[in-house]
Amino acid sequence: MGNENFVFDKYLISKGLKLTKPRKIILNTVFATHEHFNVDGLYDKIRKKHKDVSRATIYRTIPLLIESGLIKQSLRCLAKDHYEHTYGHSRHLHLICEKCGKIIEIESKEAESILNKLAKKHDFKIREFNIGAKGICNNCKK
Amino acid sequence: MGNENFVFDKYLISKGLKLTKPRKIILNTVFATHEHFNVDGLYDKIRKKHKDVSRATIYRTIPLLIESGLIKQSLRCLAKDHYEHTYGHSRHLHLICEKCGKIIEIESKEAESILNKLAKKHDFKIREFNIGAKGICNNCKK
DNA sequence: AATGAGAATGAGAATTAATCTCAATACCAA
DNA sequence: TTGGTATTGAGATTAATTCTCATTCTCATT
Repeated sequence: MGNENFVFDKYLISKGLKLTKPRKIILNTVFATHEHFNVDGLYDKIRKKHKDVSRATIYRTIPLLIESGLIKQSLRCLAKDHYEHTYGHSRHLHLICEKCGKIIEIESKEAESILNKLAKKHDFKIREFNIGAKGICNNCKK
Repeated sequence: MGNENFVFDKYLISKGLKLTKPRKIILNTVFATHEHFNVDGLYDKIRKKHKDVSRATIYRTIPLLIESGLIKQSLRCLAKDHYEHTYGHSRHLHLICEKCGKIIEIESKEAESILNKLAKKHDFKIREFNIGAKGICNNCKK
């Protein structure tokens, strides 16, 4: 396990908030794998072990995780908000298969550097990148 | 006015569908300006002139406009699906201000060509690009 | 002009992700 | 232990989008 706990705790303390049991469970489940996630999937995963964490708390915790810099919003998929790790992950792009839902992550900072350059020209302060494409993956093409 | 009508009609006919009055109104309102739009705004705009076009029909027509290649889904903004013209527009990126909602469009094919290259490597067929960033525009920074 | 079959419509109900409310509980410093 | 916050779960609420269905349109064919 990385030290997401430390990062998160530090952030919470700085805001006068507390690293409670439900928040710990959510945090650890989010970082149990490196995959993208949405609230529904996360909820199911959590409920297998912990019957006492509610959807509401998950929804309330996600903005805190984002604020603390641990995760960020990713491209929407199947009408649901998606999230991905930022902590411990280098920047990447996504190819999202609209058939099977697979998300291909590709390490590349090129596109971001283009956007950074353009943002500078327009005096625009970027908070979050959205770079990717949707289509059909090689498996689903057959 | 461009010949979106022709393009749309051709598409509809190819599918055994008809270019009806509501569809014509929706099409023409969408292409009355070059701006991005969402269903709510489009509905208001249409209803100023035509009291007899329902939200349902707008929601039903948008997929047809997308299928026909006239528009595409754009980055979501303020929890609403957004759309943009593709017909008669060269490819561009977006900088979306999270404060005032302004959308800065920037002509650039660079980022797309990067994604195209990567997609090719992964044998992935791109249907739609999502390239942009969210943050704060120069006006709102003050 | 009349007809008939399928497409299209408006209105409102239904769905669903996300947010909010509120009473009850947990946390922690004193 | 106490008191003051922060936090929680449950369920109600909101709001965008989709669906249902009875009615209306469209248009090729009479």
